[in-house]
Amino acid sequence: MTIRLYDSRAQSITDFVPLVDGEVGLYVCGPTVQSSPHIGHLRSALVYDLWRRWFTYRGLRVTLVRNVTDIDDKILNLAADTAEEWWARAYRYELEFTAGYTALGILPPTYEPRATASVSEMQAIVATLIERGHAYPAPDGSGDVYFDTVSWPTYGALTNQKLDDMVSATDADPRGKRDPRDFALWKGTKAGEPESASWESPWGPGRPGWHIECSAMSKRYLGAAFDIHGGGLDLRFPHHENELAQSTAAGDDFAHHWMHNGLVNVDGQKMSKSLGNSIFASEFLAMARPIVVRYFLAAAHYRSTIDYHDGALEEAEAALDRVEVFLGRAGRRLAGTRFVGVGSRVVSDAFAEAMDDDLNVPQALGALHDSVRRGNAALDDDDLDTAAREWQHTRAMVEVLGLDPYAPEWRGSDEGAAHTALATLVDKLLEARNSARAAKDFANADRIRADLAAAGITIEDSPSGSHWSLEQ
RNA sequence: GGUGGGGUGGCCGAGAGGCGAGGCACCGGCCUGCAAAGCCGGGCACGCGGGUUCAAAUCCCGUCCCCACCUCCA
Repeated sequence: MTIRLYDSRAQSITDFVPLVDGEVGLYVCGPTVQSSPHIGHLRSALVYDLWRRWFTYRGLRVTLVRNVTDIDDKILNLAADTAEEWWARAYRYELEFTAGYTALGILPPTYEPRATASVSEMQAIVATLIERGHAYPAPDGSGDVYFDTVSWPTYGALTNQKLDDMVSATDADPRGKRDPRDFALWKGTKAGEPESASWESPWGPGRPGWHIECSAMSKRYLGAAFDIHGGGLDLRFPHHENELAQSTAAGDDFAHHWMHNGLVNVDGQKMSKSLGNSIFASEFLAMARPIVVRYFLAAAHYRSTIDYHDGALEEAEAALDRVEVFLGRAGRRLAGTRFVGVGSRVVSDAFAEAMDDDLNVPQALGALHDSVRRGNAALDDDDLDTAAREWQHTRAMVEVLGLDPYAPEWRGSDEGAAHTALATLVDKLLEARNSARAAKDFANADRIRADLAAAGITIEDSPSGSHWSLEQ
């Protein structure tokens, strides 16, 4: 088995060969914690969670590093307008991101470094770049240090752009730049900026530029050469291009593969503050059960754009329900039989093949639903041997996708005293209904079913008894 | 202007030369006292115009349209 992935620098699918046999080092650009997370942020984190889970299922030891950018112009500016300290603001939003990830069943990364904790590592890279002639302190006394793009012949390699074709930023402040395309590695502290956001450096007090942090943190935790660098498609340029330039110009191998996840649109449009169409994580998670939200965000291929529109979550809910109903049905039927030990808890071959092929989750979901259908058909035929095999496959698949409805992270209101009380009452009503049915008193039997339905409880009759479930 | 990604049945969404992935919705049938759930079957999809081929949604040429990035952004 070989896992294949689309390398966005090579612009082609390649076999993934780890630098160290049996291990994967994966660095992912996390958010700038300046405001509340939206569904795009959730999607991005989810994509790498799925990669990580699949690598792990395939026996690789994954080191996943996802940074938190907790120092940046935006954070400083936004905090300056309020009484809140910039670091308090950053941390407050960091907690919101964590809450969103947790709610979606996204596993914590191996480590989640904050930019502010690696300033000296950043300075070391800046110093190397100056030494090698690829960076220069601005001559205007600002304390800024810029990367010299013209000095680096392969600048533009990641996004396949030529320096000459680039439209130079119209709103960029040229300050002490030699060339408008040069970017800041270090920003000198300006008047009025908080002292807490200022670090001593050989070039004067200041703070890091945006791109340098990822070069420093990936090196610190994964090494000068590591397997995969991931992030949102919108980060390819300039962020990742700049990271690549500064790390390689400083003499590091840097990432061997680049991976970019697609963005999330709303009704065909990019989410943006001016349009006011952003869907925030907290709102989105309130629109459906979190596991349904996860299914929705995971169901499209990780490289394609997801377009959220009304009804999308309902569709995801229906699709996931089908899987859940099978798991419940099969579990009840197989319990206590000798078939419960039949088969092994591994994914189906079709599923594995799809996942190996650049994490083709949509196709893998096709395989999942195939197992569900075959399992249901076997249960209809009372072929418990086949049913048990498909049940095990389904459990394994749902588990790698982080969509196991019985996993602890999705457990919520269906436990506790209230649920026990409800179960007792419903069971009593079902008993009454079944005696009515036995006596062919269908009027009463149907009235009980209607009463339960009005309370949001659905009844399913089967040869082995009646099962009830709460509409979610 | 430059660099990428797209246009697939009512909807979502894979596939990338040859049996119509899968899901949702809909229609028929089986099952059921009736339902629900499930199963079986159904609608003959690939932006458009050419071409290559025994065979094209998939390859080639042309053409139209959409989106993203080049400025902070997952």
